[in-house]
Amino acid sequence: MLATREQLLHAAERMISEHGPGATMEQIAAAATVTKPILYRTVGDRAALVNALSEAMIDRIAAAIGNALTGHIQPREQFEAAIRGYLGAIDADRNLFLFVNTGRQETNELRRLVDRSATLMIELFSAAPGLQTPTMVRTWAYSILGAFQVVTVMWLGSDYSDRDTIAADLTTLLWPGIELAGTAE
Amino acid sequence: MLATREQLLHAAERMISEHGPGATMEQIAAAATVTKPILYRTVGDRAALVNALSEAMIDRIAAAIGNALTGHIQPREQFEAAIRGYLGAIDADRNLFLFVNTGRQETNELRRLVDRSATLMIELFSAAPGLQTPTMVRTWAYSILGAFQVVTVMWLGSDYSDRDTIAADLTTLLWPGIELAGTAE
DNA sequence: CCTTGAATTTACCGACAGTAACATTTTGAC
DNA sequence: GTCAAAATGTTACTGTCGGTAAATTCAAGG
Repeated sequence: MLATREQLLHAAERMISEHGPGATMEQIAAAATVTKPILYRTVGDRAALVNALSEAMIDRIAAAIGNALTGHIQPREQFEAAIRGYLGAIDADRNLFLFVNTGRQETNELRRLVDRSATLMIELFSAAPGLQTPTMVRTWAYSILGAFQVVTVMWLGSDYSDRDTIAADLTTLLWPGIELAGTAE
Repeated sequence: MLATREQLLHAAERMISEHGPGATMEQIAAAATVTKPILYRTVGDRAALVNALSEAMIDRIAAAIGNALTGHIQPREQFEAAIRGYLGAIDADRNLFLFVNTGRQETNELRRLVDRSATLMIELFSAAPGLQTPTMVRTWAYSILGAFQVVTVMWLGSDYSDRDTIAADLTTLLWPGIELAGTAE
């Protein structure tokens, strides 16, 4: 049946989209017209699947952010546009986001992924001048990721506000601090 | 054997502290010298246990924050002290924090707890003037909770920075935005 | 001492992650 | 072309754990 890893991951994603984040490994295998041991041999256990889909989603989000940046010159507008891009990318597949968020037991894996995302963000920010110490940069990157993450979870739950407003409100909260660091001395 | 709910929760906490967040229901019951059905009848299923311990932890954190506030007059210092209180409360039982963070499947329960914590935070902030729209206040509260949460997870993982520095860095990031909102017109 | 009802434990079920053992196809050497 | 062997796939199983039904012990009243 010639099932490549990519195809399996794609099928898993489809299955999760349709049947929610509680999809079992058997269902996921079936969605790729494949049996369980093949799924296990090709992508690994459930944790590996969660990781693979997490990384795929991170890449997608990074791409969406990069996309959203075009056409904005003011850094503050870029920041706000990046948030819109982030929210948009997640909105495109809510169940995948939930799967990635609830389907993790091993906290170390979570940390790895947060660090991976943080690296992206640090690179994005390092264009700007003068974020002081390395640990501070890390703390800021973690903070921003955490802020996005929880706001997104709550937003997916009740749509209590619209995407543009959320992006604007997050910018109003976070940008002043970031800007100050850039202009300091 | 006269096992009250409080005793069971307390025993569960002990067990989780010792054996990590992966403790099974059977282990938890045994830690209270009780059998599983009693645990289930008294506190409910695993989700209920996670919730109960979550709420206990939220209360404890709230108390620690309240405690940390005494003696500070400047709002910015209060904010920073609150963060130190938050981190201290979690540091006091890392495994419980991990249990509460990884042991949840139902996203709606997470949302309930976030909203509960956000309410506390909104009350804390509403002493200050002029946070504009209600949805903005929610977004800000969620953001701050999320920032704390992820920073804490990363901190527990590697102690990449010390508590006071993290509190200071978080304040440097978040306070300018908060302050601006308070002084705006 | 017997009965009845509550509290408790034992023993079980179902679901699901993960895998071992078995079957089938493909490959390549002679 | 044939046969060994490696790779690929399938069936059928195990173990764990959350959750619960059924059996059992215990306490109180008659």
